[in-house]
Amino acid sequence: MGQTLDSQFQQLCREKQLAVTHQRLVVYRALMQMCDHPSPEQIYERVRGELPSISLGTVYKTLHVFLAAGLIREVSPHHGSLRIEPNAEHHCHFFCLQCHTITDLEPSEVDVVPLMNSVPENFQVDRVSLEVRGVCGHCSGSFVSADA
Amino acid sequence: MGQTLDSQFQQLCREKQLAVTHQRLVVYRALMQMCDHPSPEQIYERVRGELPSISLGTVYKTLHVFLAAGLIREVSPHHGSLRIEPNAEHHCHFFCLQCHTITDLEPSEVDVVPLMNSVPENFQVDRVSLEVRGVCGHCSGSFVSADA
DNA sequence: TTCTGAAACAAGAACTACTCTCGTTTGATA
DNA sequence: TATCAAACGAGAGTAGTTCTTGTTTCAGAA
Ligand SMILES: [Mn+2]
Ligand SMILES: [Mn+2]
Ligand SMILES: [Zn+2]
Ligand SMILES: [Zn+2]
Repeated sequence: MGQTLDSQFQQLCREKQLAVTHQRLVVYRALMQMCDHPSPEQIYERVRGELPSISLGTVYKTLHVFLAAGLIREVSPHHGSLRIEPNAEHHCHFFCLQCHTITDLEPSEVDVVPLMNSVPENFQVDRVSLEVRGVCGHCSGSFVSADA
Repeated sequence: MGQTLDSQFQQLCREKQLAVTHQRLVVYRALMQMCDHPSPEQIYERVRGELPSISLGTVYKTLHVFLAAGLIREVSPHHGSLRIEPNAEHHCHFFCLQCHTITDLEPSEVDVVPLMNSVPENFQVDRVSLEVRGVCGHCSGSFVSADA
């Protein structure tokens, strides 16, 4: 089982042109065995059990390499800082992955009842959040003319 | 204009049982004039133009007071720390506002086409993110029995 | 298999965003 | 106007993350 996971990782590294290092393999194995949504610190703690000499910096760097290669995803938009919404109107947002600006979207009619029904009954819902992530017009180098 | 904003703020403070301090008034005016989604640091910079002696700590504290009172909202969920998603399956998440755990939700059929259509044409969409925020079963003190 | 240069590594300093502590000032109530 | 709890400013402290530097390791060439 561990063998197939290891060879699967080596295959992935060949595809993505990544060097297969011992540290990356151990981090990958740990990630594939963690069933929740771990923080870098939690991954570091787990990996240290198997490889006590690994540094936290290497864990961060490895995670960024894996994210860039698409081996894993991040679940937290991770803007790094609190952002305030002074506008009380109900609206959705577009988050630019490059410049981190947040753009208001025009109101749209999305039926979120199926999503609400997927929440366990003993959970208390505060609100549903719909957002779109991508690259904004400014960062993608294209602009709409004022009358478009 | 400034007068009505000031008296509106005093009204809000009376309703929410908040002391009306000069610092809070200046922060409130700044917020209501900022049309994007400012960070605490940006708010601090702006407010310092009018009130150079204000401290960054006061800006943070004031924002938390305003958030708790519902005068403003925050637009960035989970800006605290990076969280990894090792699970490649498509699914949505529940974010607990108290313990910050992230729970996978059962797949549900939500039609996001109207939301996609609200994105300006020169923006590049990476992905749409649907999530629910609230209090998880553990934090709300209720548990479902195993056979519920 | 051995050699070699580039990439990855560990250690720890540095940095950013945020919170806490404490002595002083201020605003709401009497 | 007097009182005192609440709010403030200054700055130390903390958590999460990135950067720097010298050493080690990996992948391709010999
Ligand atoms: Mn907005
Ligand atoms: Mn998940
Ligand atoms: Zn952008
Ligand atoms: Zn919780």
